[in-house]
Amino acid sequence: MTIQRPRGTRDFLPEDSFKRGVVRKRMQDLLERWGYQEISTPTFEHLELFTIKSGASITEEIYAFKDKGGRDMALRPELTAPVMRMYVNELQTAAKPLRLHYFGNCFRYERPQKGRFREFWQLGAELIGSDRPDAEAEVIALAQKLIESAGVSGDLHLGYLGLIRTMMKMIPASERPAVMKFIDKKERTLLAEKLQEIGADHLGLIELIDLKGRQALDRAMEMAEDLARLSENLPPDEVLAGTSEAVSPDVTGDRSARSDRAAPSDLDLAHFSELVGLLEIYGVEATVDFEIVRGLEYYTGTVFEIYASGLGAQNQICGGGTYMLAGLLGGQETRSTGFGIGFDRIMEIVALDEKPLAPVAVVFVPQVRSEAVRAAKELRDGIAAPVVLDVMGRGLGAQLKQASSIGASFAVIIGPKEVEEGKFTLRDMSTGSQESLTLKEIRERLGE
RNA sequence: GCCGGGGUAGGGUAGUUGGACAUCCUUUGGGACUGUGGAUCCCAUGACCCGGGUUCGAAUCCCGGCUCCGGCCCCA
Repeated sequence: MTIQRPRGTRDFLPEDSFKRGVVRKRMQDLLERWGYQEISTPTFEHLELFTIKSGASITEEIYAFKDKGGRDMALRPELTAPVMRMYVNELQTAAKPLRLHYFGNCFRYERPQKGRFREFWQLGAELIGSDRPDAEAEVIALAQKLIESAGVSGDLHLGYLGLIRTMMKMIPASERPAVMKFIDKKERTLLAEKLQEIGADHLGLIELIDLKGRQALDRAMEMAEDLARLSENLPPDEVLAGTSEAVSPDVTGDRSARSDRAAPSDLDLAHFSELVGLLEIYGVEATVDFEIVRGLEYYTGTVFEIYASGLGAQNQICGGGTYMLAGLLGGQETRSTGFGIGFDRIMEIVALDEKPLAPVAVVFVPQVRSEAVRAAKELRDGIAAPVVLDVMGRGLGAQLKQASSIGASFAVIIGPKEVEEGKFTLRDMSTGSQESLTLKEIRERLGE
């Protein structure tokens, strides 16, 4: 038995690695052009970083371990928390806004399936310091452009948590988890029954999450006004009751820090409306969709997700929104907008026609090995294509055969005759035609 | 954690009413062919996922595990 790779991990063969590199480069070039600078954070962090952000229960899905000093560590399961940790540690006094991007492997202890692995790669960006519609529009447009740059067409859904959050405050805390679950699972019938049962069917929750598209915004604004009137009638304590415990009843205590982190005016849809308008100017098509709930925990208002077809059950390729995390991590509170792209899922559906440069083979007879090595060295300095040299002690014929099988574009043939003349034989591997040229001429011929 | 379907050389496969050195193609290395590749031929390397059980005998039947694929749960 040979040693197998760990479950849920993958090996990337040269062809795979090449494709991944091309797509990664395209995306990172675009990020740079939008002014987002690359950063990197450690592969492992203190476990606490992730439990602060997401609750103790996520330890179940984390590669967590104790190091030799007895510290609780974790292989990073995502990159937003590490990036914000870095921000709090090192960048709080940097000029705002900060535009950052990252690419890195993440780890989750989950059952592998299509588009889901235990080691996977995330590419993302964070715009730190603003939650204005301007910032949100930029980030969302950027996310969509990145996906397009990979040749993938994504379906962008844009949501706003303010309305749902307000409605949730108007129903008894004990009922919130069930209601949230039904929304998340798209269980309309059960949701309707539940709302009726608790006398909350007048809030318009179902109508809200069913709103989709451009006209959704206008209707949502009307609903917001109705809600504003309703909430005025509630005692302040009731309105202020946090939503966070309600969302994750299985976690006790450790989430209290996140109560009432909603945007100042949850019902102010003008902000959201402005964002929708800006996105139109960016030329980004978005479907307004109030059904996106995406962790009410630290997202403050705007949230978005991008889906792609051809991926089976795991069809979400990007998720993001505006959040407040710096405070949780011990820094001064700052609003940020960001997203993460599931790089592996992109790779599953990307269609690439780009191919690696065909190599040039230096083919020689044993007596002139030194000259061949020198020639290869010079060619490597002068041309872009890979230059390869026989290391198997093969004869000339076998070397050409090898050159052919690796798809070489040209062979530079070197023997005593060539060395004497100071000219090598350049053979076009596709046509078989040959010319006698100096090394300099060969370099020029094969170009940069 | 749950449900279903799979695991035979590096890749693709044949063989499952239990029976002798496990089939074929491809790949890889060598040779025919040490100054000219793609063809052909020859040789070589290379596998029954792991562990138990049943049996005179297991790739084949049974059990457990591992793992891959699809789905559920979850998805920060």
